Amino acid sequence: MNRTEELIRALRATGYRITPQRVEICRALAESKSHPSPQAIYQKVSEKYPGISQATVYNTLTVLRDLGEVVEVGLGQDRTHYEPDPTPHVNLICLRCGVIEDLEDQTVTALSAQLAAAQGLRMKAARMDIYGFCRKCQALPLVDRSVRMSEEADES
Amino acid sequence: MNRTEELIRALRATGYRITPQRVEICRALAESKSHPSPQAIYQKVSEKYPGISQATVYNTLTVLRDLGEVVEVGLGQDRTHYEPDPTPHVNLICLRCGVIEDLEDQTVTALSAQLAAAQGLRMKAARMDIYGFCRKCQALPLVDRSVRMSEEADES
DNA sequence: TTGTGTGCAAAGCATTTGCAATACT
DNA sequence: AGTATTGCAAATGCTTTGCACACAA
Repeated sequence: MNRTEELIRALRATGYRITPQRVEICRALAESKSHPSPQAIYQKVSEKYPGISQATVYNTLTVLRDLGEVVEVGLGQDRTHYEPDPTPHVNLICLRCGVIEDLEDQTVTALSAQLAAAQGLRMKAARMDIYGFCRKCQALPLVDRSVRMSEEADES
Repeated sequence: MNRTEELIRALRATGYRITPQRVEICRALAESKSHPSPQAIYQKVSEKYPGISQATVYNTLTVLRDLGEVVEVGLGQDRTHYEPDPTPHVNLICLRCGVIEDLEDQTVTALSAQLAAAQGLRMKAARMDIYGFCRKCQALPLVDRSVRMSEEADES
């Protein structure tokens, strides 16, 4: 079973109706390789389903978030993003240029499961965010305001 | 040296001017026990410094964020919040009721330092977020939409 | 003295909401 | 058939911006 079907199944299992819009939104999430914003999802879904409204996108994202299928994250800048992959992993985030590096790490996976269990939390997702300055940005003077955050480059 | 002074020092060290407004904002951050929103900071500072503008609060928070002294986080719902404490720690977040439980954990501290070093990232802060359903919310039917997120209860 | 920082008020936008029409189940 | 969901458009607020004045260095 692929991720798209998993998401749809999660909706059905909790009594939510399966509409073509929701299917497309789930597909867009499942196919995304990074951390799409609601706007990005809206654009992607619009291709296959023109006329969909932003409200529907927001609505579905909220539902999926409440179910714990996707996680809403603020990655240190600009807008809301959604993490479509609940697998525990590490984000290394540069506070200067905004570059995000994804990492898999077995220790994080094990540790999150262990901590959640210890507190009686039924874990749906986990992430570890490490903020700092990447190699490139360490070389720049801190007062230099000319360096600006890189723009959104998301999508599937 | 307390946290307030640390923040002020960080500003001075990078050539930013020390204004009474900024001092109060630093103090509000340092005294905060949780994850204050810009609005919460604004309100707190307003007590000691009536007439301060929101623009100033946002401006200073942005500066501190760019310096890596505070971290902007989206904890799964509502608005932007700032983490004034860069010490690596764990947030256990209930997707249902929004309750956030803070945890110290030595493994997380060590692991974050190790991963950052391995990638050449000069770490300023780190956190591990674990999302799931808390004991209380596990008992409730998932489709029950009557449960709403708890409201902001931040402050010093 | 110089240029950064502030306050004010308007602008910009992401997100939410109300309601009638639509379409899952 | 009954009700959740959709689309539309207006409303809501958070956040940003432009500009003239104030003040830290």
